[in-house]
Amino acid sequence: MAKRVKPAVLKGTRDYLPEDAVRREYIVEKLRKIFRKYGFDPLETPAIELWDTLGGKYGEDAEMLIYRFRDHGGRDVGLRYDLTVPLSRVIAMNPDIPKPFKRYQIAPVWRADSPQKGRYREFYQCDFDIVGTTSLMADAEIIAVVYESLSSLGFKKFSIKINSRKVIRGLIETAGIPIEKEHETARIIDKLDKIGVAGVLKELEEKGYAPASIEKIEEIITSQFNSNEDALEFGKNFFGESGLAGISELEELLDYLKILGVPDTHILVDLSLARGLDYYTGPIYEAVLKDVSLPSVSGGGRYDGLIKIFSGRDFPATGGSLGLERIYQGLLDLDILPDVKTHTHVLVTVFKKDYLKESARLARSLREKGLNVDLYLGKKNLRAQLGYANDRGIPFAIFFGPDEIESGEVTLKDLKKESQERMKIEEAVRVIKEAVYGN
RNA sequence: GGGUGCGUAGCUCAGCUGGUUAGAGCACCUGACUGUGGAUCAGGUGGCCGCGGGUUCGAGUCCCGCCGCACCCCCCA
Repeated sequence: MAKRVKPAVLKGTRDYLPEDAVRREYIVEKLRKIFRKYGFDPLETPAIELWDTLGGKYGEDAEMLIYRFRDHGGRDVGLRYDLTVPLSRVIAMNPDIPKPFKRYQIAPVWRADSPQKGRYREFYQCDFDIVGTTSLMADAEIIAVVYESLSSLGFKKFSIKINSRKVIRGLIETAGIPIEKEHETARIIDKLDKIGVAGVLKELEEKGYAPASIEKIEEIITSQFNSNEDALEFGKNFFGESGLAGISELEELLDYLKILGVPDTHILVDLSLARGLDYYTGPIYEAVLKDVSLPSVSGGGRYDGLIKIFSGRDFPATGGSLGLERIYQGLLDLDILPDVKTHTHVLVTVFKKDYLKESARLARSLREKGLNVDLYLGKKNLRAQLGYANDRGIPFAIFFGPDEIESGEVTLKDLKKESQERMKIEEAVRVIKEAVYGN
């Protein structure tokens, strides 16, 4: 006798039961459509990579979160931490692929950090990147994809914060802060929304920043901007040379975003936005939803130096990623998830045990006509069969008893409208299709 | 790594100031109901009360430790 095993999943991972999985698929299908609409094609890569591929790309903090182990042959390997580094490896291994190269990849990644709301050890990234061009129009397209994705899923209030790594560089140069403190400085300033001006200044003091540096930073975080243009204007008078390069990048980017139809209301120039990963070099962005308590649902930016590590050749690149779980959670919290629980269109009921074959023939013919059909396989009466359809959220049920068989018709019941009607099979198919696919 | 909270049936939970054989709803199984919605009725399966120790005549209940989970900080999708 086998000992009973306590059923459990690893911390930070979860099962998605059909009700959830159906809605996750709904989100993924929407995103896929948009990626394709912008000219991206799919790419698939292994979940496991050699350690040499993963190591040394993300920065010290992030690298500690990579799942790393030895395989049965003693090879040093790890689970992918994101989809950007594997893409970079693919480009290096296939340098002749036509460029600019646009690809999307919707796949799980793994991070060994501590889970909480909207944060898992295994989660799906919906990643889209453009390799082989320095054009800022590419960055603009990435952001346009983010905007269109969130909008089409039904989010109304969100903002896409944009900045450039060059602006961050300019900030620390202007404030006379050593370059190795670039990340730390950006991170502290980034907390402005949470801890306020006083909080930021206090933390800078505690970390031992020079008074002159703190003064410079105070100048930027106390400035109120009424528009993105204001922010850029401020930047022009504030930053040194490399900061100015970043400012002009942002100007060009804003211009392109207008052309691509991304409304200014959803774009926020945030001169303190930093982003954690080491590989970013130019414009960076992060998208946050309003009215919900969730971390950012999307992030990305330009990483012109990353592919060179693998190939020795320069390949400029930019891209972004949407977090499936966080998008799902956001839709859930805002209560704007579509009301679907199943892909099944119709339940073919079984009038009586003797009628199973008749119902099965009907199910087959409905399936051939393109419907998703569940033939009732239990042994309960009609009442219970309707209860089953109801529980599963199947929108239609068909009755196929002696009366219908005799007249060559079916009785179609609309579970939502609570109405039913006798009709020809073809008519039933038409009614169901109209209801589930729209006009 | 730091902080807060919670662990009782498959799920959601009740169990008052420690006191008999451990409770409900849902789910599941059996039966009744033979053309219509989350049913009703009758019965049933199912619990090392997270684990270990302590206090006590007596612990699901009080104390300590451990483990697990959720959330927050940090960081991130």
